Amino acid sequence: MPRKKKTDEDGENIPASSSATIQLQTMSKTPQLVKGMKDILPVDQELWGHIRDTATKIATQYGFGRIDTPIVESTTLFTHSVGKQTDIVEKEMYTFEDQGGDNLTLRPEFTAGIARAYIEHGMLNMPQPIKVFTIGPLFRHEKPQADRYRQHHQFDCEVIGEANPAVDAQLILMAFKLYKTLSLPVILHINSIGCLSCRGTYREVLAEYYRTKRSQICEDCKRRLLKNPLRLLDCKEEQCQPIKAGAPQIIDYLCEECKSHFEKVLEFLDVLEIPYSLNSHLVRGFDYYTRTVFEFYLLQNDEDTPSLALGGGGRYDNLVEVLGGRPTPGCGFGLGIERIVNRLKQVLHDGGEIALPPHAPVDMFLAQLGEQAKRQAMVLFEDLVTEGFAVAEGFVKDSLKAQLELANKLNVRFTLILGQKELLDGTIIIRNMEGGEQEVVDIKKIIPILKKKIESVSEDSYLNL
RNA sequence: GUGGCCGUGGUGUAGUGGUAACACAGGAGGUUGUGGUCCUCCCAUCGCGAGUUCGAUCCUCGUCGGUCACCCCA
Repeated sequence: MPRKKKTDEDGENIPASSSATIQLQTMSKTPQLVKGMKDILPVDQELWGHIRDTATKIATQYGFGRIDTPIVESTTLFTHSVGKQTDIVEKEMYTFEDQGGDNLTLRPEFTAGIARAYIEHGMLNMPQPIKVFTIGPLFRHEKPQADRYRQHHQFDCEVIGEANPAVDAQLILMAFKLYKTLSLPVILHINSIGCLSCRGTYREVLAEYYRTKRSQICEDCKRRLLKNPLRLLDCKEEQCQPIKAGAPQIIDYLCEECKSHFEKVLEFLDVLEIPYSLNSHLVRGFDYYTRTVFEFYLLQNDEDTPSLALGGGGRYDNLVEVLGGRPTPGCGFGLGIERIVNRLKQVLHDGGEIALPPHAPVDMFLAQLGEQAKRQAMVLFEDLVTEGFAVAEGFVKDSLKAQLELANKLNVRFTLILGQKELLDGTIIIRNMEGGEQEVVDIKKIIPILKKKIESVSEDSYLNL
């Protein structure tokens, strides 16, 4: 294809044409992918589809129905649920004012939108709990790097309207099962951050403890101490580690109900044989979490490089109420699909194998020669497709050579050749691509003949197994 | 948002202060009736902009992008 000549100044200096020809306005800069965004190309769709299918299957098995909420929500939905002090709301939201003056935000997470839908559609009047899942894009304006994008996708499950610890455990089981089905070894990190009252008590104790060590902690932690003491436990600074290690643990400050809830969750996990690691430093970045919080990490065989979480979630017993609904408990998780995709790609890169469902092969190629034959072939192609054959064509090519080349690349078993001569005789050629032998058959009988051929082939391969 | 490293065609790599080599992929063709081999040809002004210079893809700065670490998360 000839390269278009670039015009100066985006074509602004092109003299007005005397004819009525429309002038192309060539862009001086080729548009680029917006920072932090990623195209999901056809080559990757098989992997993506596999993950989506597996996730959907598991969700369905556990009685979850799909929900799709809009990507755009009111900004206040997130500021009130996720919390104004959180990193996400403070600096990572794609927020804008639309033409009508509404303050909107591209969803940075799923739970708030789903809780909104729960309230708005009066789902409290349906049998509780409501169990829903979704898969879709989320937006966070972070500094992009590997495994971290500004638009990423999550598989998300939520159970709203039930406080029983069995829910927490079953959600964790589902996530665990998905990773397991995809052959990704993961370790669960779990903690309980209690309810509003016991967390409040703990926060005081923790802050008190840190205040005595103030001179020894890093600058960030001094800030955290004032703004959000729980985040102190998240610090990875070297100098803070010993202080962190000696810090009071929230487990010891849980109220009776919260403690019992957490114990029951762990008992379920034991019975279900889900490997977990109690992580008293796990807090998570959303304000709405209560009681159970958890994250999944890839189980590394070498040194446990604290990689990025593959997924996470927790309980949010106050969220619905905060958003103006009746007091309603809830629990859920989100798993990053890109992170799963990247792990699986790594497995493939390292020479491993991933059991992808076999993709349907193309059975045959329909080649034509000559204008008349091409017209007839287009009709025949429709018949073949309607009959359910996986058939490819090369109507944009005129030479038989080019078409056979295509057929070869597609790895088809047969190529049907319809030329002028066959058209006149009312026949068609079936070429076996493996050996190259050809037979001329009556075009009227082509469909039953092909059916027989395809059948016998699939029987053969069945026997070979 | 802060700091380090990086930026040559679709991909993976060469290379030099005087306008770029190789492999693969892709396209066209080797006289519109036959594929997987072979042959020929085509496909990059070296991310973008500015500066230094007689002249820069190679030097400097900026910018954009990628990547890694921090932050935090999926």
